[in-house]
Amino acid sequence: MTPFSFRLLRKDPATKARLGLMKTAHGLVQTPAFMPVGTQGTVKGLLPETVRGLGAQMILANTYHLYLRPGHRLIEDMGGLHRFMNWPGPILTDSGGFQVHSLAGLRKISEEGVLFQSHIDGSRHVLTPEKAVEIQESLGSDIMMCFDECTPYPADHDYARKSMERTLRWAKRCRDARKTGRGALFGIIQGGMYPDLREKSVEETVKTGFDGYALGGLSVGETKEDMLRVVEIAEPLLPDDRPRYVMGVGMPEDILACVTRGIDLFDCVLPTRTARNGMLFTNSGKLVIRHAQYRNDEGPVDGDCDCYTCRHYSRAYLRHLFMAGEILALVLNTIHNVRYYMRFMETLRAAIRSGEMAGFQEDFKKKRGNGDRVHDREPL
RNA sequence: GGAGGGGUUCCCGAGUGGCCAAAGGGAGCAGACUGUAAAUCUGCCGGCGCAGCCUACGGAGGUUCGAAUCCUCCCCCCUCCA
Repeated sequence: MTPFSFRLLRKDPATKARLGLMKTAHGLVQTPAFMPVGTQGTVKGLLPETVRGLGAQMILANTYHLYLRPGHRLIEDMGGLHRFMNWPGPILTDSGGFQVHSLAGLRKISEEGVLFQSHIDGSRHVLTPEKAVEIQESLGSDIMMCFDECTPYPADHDYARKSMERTLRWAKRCRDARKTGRGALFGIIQGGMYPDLREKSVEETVKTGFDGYALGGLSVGETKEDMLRVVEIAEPLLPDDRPRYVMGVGMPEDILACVTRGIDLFDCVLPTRTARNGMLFTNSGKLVIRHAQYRNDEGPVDGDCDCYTCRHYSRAYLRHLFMAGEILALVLNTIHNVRYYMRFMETLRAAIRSGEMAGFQEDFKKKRGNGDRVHDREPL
């Protein structure tokens, strides 16, 4: 009854990269795909039609934040999140599991759920698996995420195991809590950096049965090596016919590395947040627009880029706007970065379609120095 | 002409005998950012041969063991009176 399906269209002959098509209640998503993050019901700084125009197929919104403000009931009364925010396309909602991690100082975990103290006004709220599903259904989410605990890093084996097992129990509760059947539901695999825990988490989560599977608890401070190791452990155990989503990843090279390891879906605040902080992605690495060297640079941010910002504005002007604290700087930077990511994903899909993923990977490595197993904090 | 206030490191501005290369802003220069408590956060911000030295608080001189801080003269700015 869920208007959700995933079709695997093609597998790359040389790598594990997959080309797929996801069908949701609000439209199609070609995978591998990257979702810009719109936590509070907006991709910060951009009009929805701009987001769409940049090539975004699906965006991510957040259960915890929208529950606190303005409240999921209000959004439901206003016709659901799609209508409320004027985004007609697919929306995936994160469950609040990440806030268990990012707001660690403001919450308390129990078997029942998580007691949060609002970062907005200090009021207390309990998020349970059932509540998280209820909120997401009420928002009208196309893909809901199970309520989990994004395991901190580092975590010892004992903690990671307990956390993972609890997430497993919560996953079952989430599955059983669905009422409308309109949104798809993805399970989330945890287990820290421990192979045995990750394996168990995948097996049990798959056994529970979801429309798609996500790897959580990554890009929380671990090394790239650890991150990819976890992907390599989990991926072979995941069913071929369901989308695989690595949550919170990441830098373009991380996405590439995950795609060649069989991952279909990504989200990350990096393109939008760093844009607002003055960092721009380019084919030759990162560009910090406030740097003095761009003071009178007439060139575009990235000569290879087809975005509105690169077609119309010089680095000098963008630097000026940023240094002057102008809102337009944030908008233009965000347009560029989101377009950079979207085009990157388009290129990846094209490479898989034509069976040239391996070659693409090589070119990317050459261009970046070492595109795959990069060190931490490598420039792009 | 008279009375008062003031001149501090790129800018604003605190400091009124030693704890002062001098608070705090700003500007500037870098770094970070990975299921967004983020248009945020962090660092640097006189020079050098750098556990020390040199140059610096309008200028010149003086008092003092020691002066951005006290005294004298000079220059400049502001306010009020004539």
